[in-house]
Amino acid sequence: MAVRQSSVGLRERESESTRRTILDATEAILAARGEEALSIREVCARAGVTAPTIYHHFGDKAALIDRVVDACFVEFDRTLRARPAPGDPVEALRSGFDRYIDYGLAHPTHYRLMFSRRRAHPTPAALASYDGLRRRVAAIGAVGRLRVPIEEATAAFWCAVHGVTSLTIAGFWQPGAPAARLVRDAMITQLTRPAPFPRRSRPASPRGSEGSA
Amino acid sequence: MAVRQSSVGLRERESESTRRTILDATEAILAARGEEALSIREVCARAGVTAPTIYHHFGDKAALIDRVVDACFVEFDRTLRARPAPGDPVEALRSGFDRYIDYGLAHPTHYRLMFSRRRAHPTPAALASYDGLRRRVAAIGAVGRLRVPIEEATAAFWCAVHGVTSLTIAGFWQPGAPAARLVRDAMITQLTRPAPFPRRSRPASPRGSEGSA
DNA sequence: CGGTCTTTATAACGGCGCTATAGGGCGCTC
DNA sequence: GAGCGCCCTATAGCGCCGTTATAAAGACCG
Repeated sequence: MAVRQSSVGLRERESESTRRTILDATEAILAARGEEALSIREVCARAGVTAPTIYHHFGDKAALIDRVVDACFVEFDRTLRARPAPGDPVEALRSGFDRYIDYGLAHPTHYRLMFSRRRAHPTPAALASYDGLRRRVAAIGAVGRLRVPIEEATAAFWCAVHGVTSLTIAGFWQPGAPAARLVRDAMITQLTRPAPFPRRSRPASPRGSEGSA
Repeated sequence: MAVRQSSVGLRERESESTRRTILDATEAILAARGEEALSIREVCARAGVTAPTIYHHFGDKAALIDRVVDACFVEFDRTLRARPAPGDPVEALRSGFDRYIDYGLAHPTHYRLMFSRRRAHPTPAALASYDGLRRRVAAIGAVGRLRVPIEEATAAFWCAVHGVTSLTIAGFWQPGAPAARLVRDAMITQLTRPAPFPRRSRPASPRGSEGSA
């Protein structure tokens, strides 16, 4: 792979740097002034390039936003994985709920772009992020504490946390409203079983919780 | 009030008709081609008026959309009230959940406009619609079957149904996915109590469920 | 019947996403 | 090391957008 190191030449490196500059400018404008204020012309001014450069590297405005959203998903995933989960997988899911909301409130414009646009096919970054949630749910199933099939539980949990996040972002109530805790604990309670008595040595019950696909 | 009937003259009636024509054209374009395809020029063409007419009557494009959204909330509210609820208030809430999703899937563009835009103050139409949901929840509290304060239960239930609706609209899974039923029943189970045994004559328990404010 | 004021049309401004065209400079080949 | 080819970027402009200054037309009041 690294046979011809010089093949990553000056021009290619400069191209990559230009792409990064454009992406950074786009992300900054989105975070500061929202999606509606984002114009290619302003990205040009902030990044110090002209329009054809952007169109050469990204195709069109929607594709440029898609690349920003990809980066958001990566960052989102990283945020959710940060602070390794507590030992109890149910508690890990519960704290994931809170961190999910925190991310949405910290990056409302990005969150809306990530989840409110209809897309024909989810991007790989979005799938990876969804897979992170599914793994948390699967960890609960692995110790025999999931009441419903993994896929259904994952989707249901995601619905709940997305509902709280997007309505809070839309400004219908203040962050930290009691409804958030209510929804979180309702889903946890309904989707999972309490931990078995500690005198049982094997944490996983012999009857698994995964349904037949 | 109707002292001077002639004060509603020809001009006023024509103005009202013009407003209706413009609103209908806007709604039709939104439903058919989505928010991004909505342009004032196309509304003009479809409604048979010119731009200054629209700006005279509505102010700007955002205000025009606001008026359409107001009408959507009225229609939304009417849809949820249709088919009078079953006797059991818990079952009424459950069927309200399904009808809410049905409306969102039938009018995805309108639904997004109603609930995904950040607004400083909710419109009266939106408040009236929210109040309809709160009354359904309050009816459960009135028979002593609500586990949490009315306001919190209303907000939590709304979060849940909005989460299911908006993610389904965004295309993350098919309508009717099992997650919807799961979320619905989880919220119902956690927010409400089962009906008391029928041999007790008084349906409402003496200890009310409403919290303090 | 004349004046006023609401309502509408004409035409244009500035900004948008996007691109046809062309030129400059790096990298490859000999 | 010289020349060429191609990737990348800039100039300038197209068609569309939301919005509005100006002014004409006509319903209402006296």
